Amino acid sequence: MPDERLKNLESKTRYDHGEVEQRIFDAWLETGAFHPPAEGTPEENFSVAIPPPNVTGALHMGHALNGAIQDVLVRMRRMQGRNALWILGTDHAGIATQSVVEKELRAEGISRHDLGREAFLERVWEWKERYGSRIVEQYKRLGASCDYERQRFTLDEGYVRAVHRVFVELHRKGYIYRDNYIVNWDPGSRSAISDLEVENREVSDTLYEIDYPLEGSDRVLTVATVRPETMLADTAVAVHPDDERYEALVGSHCVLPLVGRRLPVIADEHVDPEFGTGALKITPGHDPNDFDIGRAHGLEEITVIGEDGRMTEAAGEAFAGMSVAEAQEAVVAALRAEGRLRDEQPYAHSVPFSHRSGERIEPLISLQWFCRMDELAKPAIAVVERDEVRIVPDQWKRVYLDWMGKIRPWCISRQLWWGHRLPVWYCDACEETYVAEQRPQRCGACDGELRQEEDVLDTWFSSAIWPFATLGWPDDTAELRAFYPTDFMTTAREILFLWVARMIMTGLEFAGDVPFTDVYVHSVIQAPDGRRMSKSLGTGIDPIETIDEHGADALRFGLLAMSSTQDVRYSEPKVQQGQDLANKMWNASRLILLNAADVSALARDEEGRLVPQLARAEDRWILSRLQRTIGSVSEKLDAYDFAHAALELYRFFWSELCDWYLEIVKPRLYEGEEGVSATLLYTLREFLALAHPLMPFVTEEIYAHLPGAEGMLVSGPFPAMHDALVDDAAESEIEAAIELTRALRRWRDLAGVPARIVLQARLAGAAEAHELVERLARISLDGAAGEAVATVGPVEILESEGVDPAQVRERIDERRRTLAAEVKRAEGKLANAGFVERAPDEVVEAEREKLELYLAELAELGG
RNA sequence: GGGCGCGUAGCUCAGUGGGAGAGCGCUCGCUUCACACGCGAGAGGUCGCUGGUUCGAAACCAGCCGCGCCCACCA
Repeated sequence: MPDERLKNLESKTRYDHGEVEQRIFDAWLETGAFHPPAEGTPEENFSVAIPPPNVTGALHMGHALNGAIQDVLVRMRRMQGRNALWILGTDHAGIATQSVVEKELRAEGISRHDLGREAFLERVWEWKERYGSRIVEQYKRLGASCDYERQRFTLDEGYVRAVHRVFVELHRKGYIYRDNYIVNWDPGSRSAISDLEVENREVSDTLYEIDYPLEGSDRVLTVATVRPETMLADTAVAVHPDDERYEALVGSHCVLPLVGRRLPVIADEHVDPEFGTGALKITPGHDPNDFDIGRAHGLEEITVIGEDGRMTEAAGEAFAGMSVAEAQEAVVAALRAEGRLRDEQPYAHSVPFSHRSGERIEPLISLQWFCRMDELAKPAIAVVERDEVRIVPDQWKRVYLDWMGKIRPWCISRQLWWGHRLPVWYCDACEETYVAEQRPQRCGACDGELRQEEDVLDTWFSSAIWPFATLGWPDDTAELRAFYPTDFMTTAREILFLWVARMIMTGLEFAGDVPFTDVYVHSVIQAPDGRRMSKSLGTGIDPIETIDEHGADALRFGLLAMSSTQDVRYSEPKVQQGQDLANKMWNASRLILLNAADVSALARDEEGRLVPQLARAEDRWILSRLQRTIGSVSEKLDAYDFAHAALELYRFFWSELCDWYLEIVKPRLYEGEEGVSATLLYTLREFLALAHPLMPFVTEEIYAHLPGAEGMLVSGPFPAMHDALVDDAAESEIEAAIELTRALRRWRDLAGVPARIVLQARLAGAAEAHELVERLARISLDGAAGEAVATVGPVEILESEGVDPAQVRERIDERRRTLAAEVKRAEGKLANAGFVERAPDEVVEAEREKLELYLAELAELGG
């Protein structure tokens, strides 16, 4: 008899995710399961640090997949009894956040400079307090089992201390230094950016050839350039040392048109004699390549383009104040007027753009802070080589190692206001520089006033210490002792260098161990048409809308099922498949729960689970299939193969449990048989627990309706495979019955037998579990005498109502043709001496058996 | 320029040496007392092309064609 708790199941034929999810999530929070105590050792515990989303951000499909993957693992380990911590927090995201607030200001008609630094930062903090938690709320919608009570922010008080400690230590060790160096200048954000924030795009430019007259001669040296405006800052012309055409000219000078400066002709290996004229104009102030050549040859560094992207005074009266584009036009016109322009032709090449602002990078020499990476990289290379940090799939291991092997200094200063201001102070009186965790009172040398560095750190500098800074480093905290190193990190490949590599370096340097032991590189979810999913392209799909429509479980299932290590196109049908599965689980559970007999008197194991009953072959079969599913899903999750784990759960539940087992046992269930009730409830409970990490809401909701259910699924236990329940004999028996049922159904359908008709037939040979075949194929095996019109396996079908002899003949002929083809194929194979001699015995034997079966069936059909 | 990856059913993708698979879509039949977000049955593929290795190749090797991504200082 259904008790009160089950009443509401009777009429609800749809699983209503909207009604369930918020309620279940609140119940989880209340259990405290997401907030583990800082006890035990990192080996016993399981911890994951979330890739901290930007405070400006809203959840996108990348977050949703990334979050679903982490949540699956964290939930599974938690259910397996590990003390599991999923560290949550947000990133201050320097440029992104500053831009949002500046945009707000612009709408009010003011700039950040009108406000001043202090007032502006107050505005940003206000903004952060108001909107910064939006993405965290969205992670809750996804069902993410993060520790919401231990949230960190990369600019919170303790985190700032950690950043300062790291900066000061790296400086003390000589890795951090200040230098005038060519940087990627982003005129959009008016800041330097790192190499990794630059993206190259293919651009159509014009390649100009310009004649530089040689001093004391009427000959010219022709150089090729796509940026004629930078010639104003040329300080040399270079040729290849082995280039015979120019051998004699090395050491002489030419005269820079428009400017008149004497330029030495130098020899350098970087010049490609094949390109253009083989002579390269050298502009150390505005080209990274030329900068290196310039430093190698001790050339003068002239700057003609300012940080605002306009020509400076040094460009000369004629050009000062122009934009770069205007200057290019003007320079070309002037050269043409002087007859120095030899040639111009269209030229396609790749050009750096700012990943932040989208503007074309202007290489400039600028006084910036850098961090030398080569020493830090060494141990970070070693731990990956030794698989102390495993990168999955392992093709990324090589990509990582290649990049780390040629790592270059990192420009860490940014000309922004929002971020970690460098812990550096200057004394203007005596030019002393102080690098310290705390602001020194006064200059130690001259007692002068100190002025703090204006620049802030690259956002990734603070992200780089995320796994240990979030646990309270540099203090020796209980969290750090219990949860560091973490176990798992997952990202799309785009931040492998930007973030993952840097965490490994700082983890080893400061926390004394790797930050995590496994890195899993997951899919990039593309738009359905294969383009990038992005708001600006209009190709974005909002996960929150998808959750509203299909449910969080459906989205999680869909993303996990479509994901792999390749890029994949977003496929809404996969999400629908997840929703369908949730609904199927709901309805199958209704069937079971509303019809199960009272099992309160039956035996339970020490964890409160019903002991399954092995009464019949089908019971042993489903329990055996369940064990194999538990084994295979666990194995796949352990190997981060989420797509196959999801599809395996789907297949077991839908095909084996619903399509076959439930249909087979319905009569026993309706009769109120205790044994089958116990087996069903056991199987359902185990399945719900197995599926819970992937589809937490629907499984938890159903679990609450299970008779005798205690606690919540979220707290486990996670099913383990019981070898004792694996039963090969039961599996082959039921599978044979299933195959026979399907063959009979196929025959019926093709022979045009209406669904209503119960076919009369008799058993000619042995058939396992033939009662279930009778019912599921709508056939009666009681028929005694009479002419058989057809044979399907061991079943002889008799003439009965609805059997159309013509269609039957057609069906038999078709089957005969299929069999004949198979016989021919098998005989051909077995006639091949090479096959029989060289193929493994079991393969040959299997082929022989198949041939015998075909021949036997063919004989039954009358040749 | 270097590297990585992809090309399998109409669509999105599994399958990595022994008879081509899933979901969706399509066709036919079912108002079967859990579910029409359902049930049963079916159609549909020279596995990009060419050669090679092998008794046997969608899978392994080579070349070619097409597509994508990452890295890179040839102006």
